[in-house]
Amino acid sequence: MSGQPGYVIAGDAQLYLDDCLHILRSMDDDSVDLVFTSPPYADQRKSTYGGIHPDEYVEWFLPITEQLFRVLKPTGTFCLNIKEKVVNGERSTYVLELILEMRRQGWRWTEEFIWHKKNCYPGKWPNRFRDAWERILQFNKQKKFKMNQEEVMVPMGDWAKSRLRKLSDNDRRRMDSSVGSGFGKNIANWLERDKAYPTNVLHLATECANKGHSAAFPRDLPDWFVRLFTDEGDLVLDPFAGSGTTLEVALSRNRRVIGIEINEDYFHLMAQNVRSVTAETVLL
Amino acid sequence: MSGQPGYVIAGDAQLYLDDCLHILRSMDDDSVDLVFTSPPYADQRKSTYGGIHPDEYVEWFLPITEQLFRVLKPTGTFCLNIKEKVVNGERSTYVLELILEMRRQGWRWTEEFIWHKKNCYPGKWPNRFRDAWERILQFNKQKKFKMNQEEVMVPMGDWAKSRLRKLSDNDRRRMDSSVGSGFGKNIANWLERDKAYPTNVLHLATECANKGHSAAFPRDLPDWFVRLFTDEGDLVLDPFAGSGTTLEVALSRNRRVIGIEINEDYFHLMAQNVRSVTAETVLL
DNA sequence: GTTCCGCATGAATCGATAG
DNA sequence: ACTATCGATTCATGCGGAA
Repeated sequence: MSGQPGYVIAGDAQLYLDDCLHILRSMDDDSVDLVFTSPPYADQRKSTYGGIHPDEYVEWFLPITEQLFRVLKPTGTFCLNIKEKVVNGERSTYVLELILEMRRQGWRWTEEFIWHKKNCYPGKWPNRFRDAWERILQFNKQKKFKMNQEEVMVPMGDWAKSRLRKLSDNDRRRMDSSVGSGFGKNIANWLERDKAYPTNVLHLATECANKGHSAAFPRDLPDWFVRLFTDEGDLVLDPFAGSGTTLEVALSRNRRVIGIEINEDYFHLMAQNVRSVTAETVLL
Repeated sequence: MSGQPGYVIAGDAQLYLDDCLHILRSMDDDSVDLVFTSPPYADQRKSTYGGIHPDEYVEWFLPITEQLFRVLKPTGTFCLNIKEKVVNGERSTYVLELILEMRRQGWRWTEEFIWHKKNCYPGKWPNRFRDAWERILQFNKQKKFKMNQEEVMVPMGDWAKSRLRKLSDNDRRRMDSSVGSGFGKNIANWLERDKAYPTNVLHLATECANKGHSAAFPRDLPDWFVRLFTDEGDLVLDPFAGSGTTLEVALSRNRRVIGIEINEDYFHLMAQNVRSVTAETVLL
């Protein structure tokens, strides 16, 4: 049985133990609302399991992004969590090359979010500091896509308190000039506000790796993007599901999920984690 | 006189009113310790003064980076503050292309720092959040370069101390493998410290523009890199000096500076600002 | 002297309108 | 169709005056 493909279908979750390219090719066009994934990072050690050499990374990944493009809905979004490794004292360029090549496939590089990892451990190297950030690249098929900005609003700074008390003359002037007849609407925009829209810099602490499996990203990271880019009932895909954090989070938010993982140990771990958030019984 | 090249030499400052390519070509090889600059960002408007169209940006910049490579000392560093604009709802790719092309010129892309702008420009759009970060790209000629890490250490938060103290054996082992060279054994060294090395994420608010002159970036930004990559007496070059913030900061730190600015108004502003930090009289 | 509060000001981006 | 201009939107910061 070891290493053989398998699958689990339970409730809103489809889990596959297989190479993601194989499963992706069997999926329908325009069927996925959000792809959120953290692919295996490039690795210089050629023989490492799952490690792809930096020089071959783009070549390896492009057939996958091609399939992701096909299965994603026109209004869907592809979020790619990635960071280039240091090779011989220099940042590798495979992420840059990947973005350029993906645009040739038709992807639009809409935005680059920064995940600022606040609590990384101290460390020291002679010619570089600790790496405290990763990229979340946002790709889309169209200029217009689904985005629920209100779902991820953050508490507003202190200045809001005084602002709520009395709008400044300057604000009134700006509102008057904009509306003219019926400015009440604009004032309402401000009066009840205690939250602001976020920026493209995300401050999330890395979660401690406690449960034996290596620390993936914090649950808040996929959660933020799931809320932002999907509605309830939408379909979320993670082609490199690992321990299934993205799937767990998406299921908790009442989204449907498809998870693919090629490593058998991770697959079983993922199935176990997913089972903990699904009401239905999962047959393994 | 308007638009004519000119220059000011006073004390440790050389200021040139000219196209930077022209001045750079007259400079000696291997003479500069640090280049810190924020070139004009790409601009879609074709006829705007100083604006370079995104499609022509790389082509325009490469001859300049070629000269910077020549005049930089082998142990020197080139810090480039840049951020791609949104064009037609999509991030432009000229920064990515620039990095790839500069590597062909011989540059090593050592690191990418993130400048997190806490107070970024406000606004709301249907498909995008506010842009709150810029890149500080670090380029070098060699694998080994001058870096004074101790100059930029930051106070260690209490969380760090308590966290280090609580490290389990398992955590120490993991840190050893990730950090390398038996870090876990030296935990005691860290516990005694009250300062930590920074990360590659810089948190700085843009300085407010209230009193007439507004700086594009906060003084702390060039100050951080000047302290990190140069010693006293070293030579700092800014080929797009603008209002001269980088030069001012470097002079205050007792570095020598060369500033080049093509715009006459900015040149005079720069000369004025530089004069305020130099003991010697500046003749204009 | 502190603290509080009003205020202008941004390395922005989108959509509509006009040439 | 393609490009230039304009108005609307939004919020953290430091200064200066008021309490």
